[in-house]
Amino acid sequence: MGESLQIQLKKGVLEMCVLALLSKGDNYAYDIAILMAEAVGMGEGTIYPLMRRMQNDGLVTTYLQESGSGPPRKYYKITKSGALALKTQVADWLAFEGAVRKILGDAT
Amino acid sequence: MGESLQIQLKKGVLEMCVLALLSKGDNYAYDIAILMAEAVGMGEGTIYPLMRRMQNDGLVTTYLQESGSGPPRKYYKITKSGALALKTQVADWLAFEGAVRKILGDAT
DNA sequence: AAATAGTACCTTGCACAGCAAGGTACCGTG
DNA sequence: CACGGTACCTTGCTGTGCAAGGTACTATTT
Repeated sequence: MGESLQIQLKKGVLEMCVLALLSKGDNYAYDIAILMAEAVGMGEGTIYPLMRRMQNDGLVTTYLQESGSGPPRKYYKITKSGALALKTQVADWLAFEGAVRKILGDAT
Repeated sequence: MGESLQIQLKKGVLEMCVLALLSKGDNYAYDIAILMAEAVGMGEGTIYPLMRRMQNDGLVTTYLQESGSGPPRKYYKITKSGALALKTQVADWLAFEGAVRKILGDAT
């Protein structure tokens, strides 16, 4: 993937992606980070501040669970407020994506 | 449009959009700002630093032209390097968009 | 002629989020 | 018992969009 574009363009979409992942089932930060790294090149250092922010905003709750292979995992569970936020964000994303496509036009 | 999402998610895509606009014809910052404000909600304060950056990076060149209705306009013209950058950025954008869509899945 | 509104340029200070790099600690395997 | 993998986390940096403000030219209104 590209560099300067990707670095910037990812910003802000990550929360939506994490919410989408969590809407399919609880998960812990380290695993989310791996999934997101594959998909959109997110760095691990990004996930922990993001998850805390989301928790502070009431979008997710957490619970600990033993893993048997390393330290206990802190699982994140999406809240109703989080699910609602996801809905809004997806709508916004689609609108934005559409606007960009319109601008790009035949450059696509 | 949404708030916290939009604010962040715009980042980095603006350059690509401006390049795409310029690839259809020279234009000046104020008009670009208006177009981009309509399309993706970009503020005017964003365009001038962006255009300077792009000029410094050799993506665009400028020339002045009288307008008859206000101060002279500084037109921006996309360079070959700019056109190339646009191509790369569009490819990156499409890849990113696809990755996001995959993550969103049925949430769409 | 003076005030207003629109065009068009630009700058400054701020806030925020991703990143790289580093650090801690637990576990199983060699 | 050292090593590599898992899993947590923090710190400092950088870049970029934004809001707010500022300048100056032109045309319109009063």
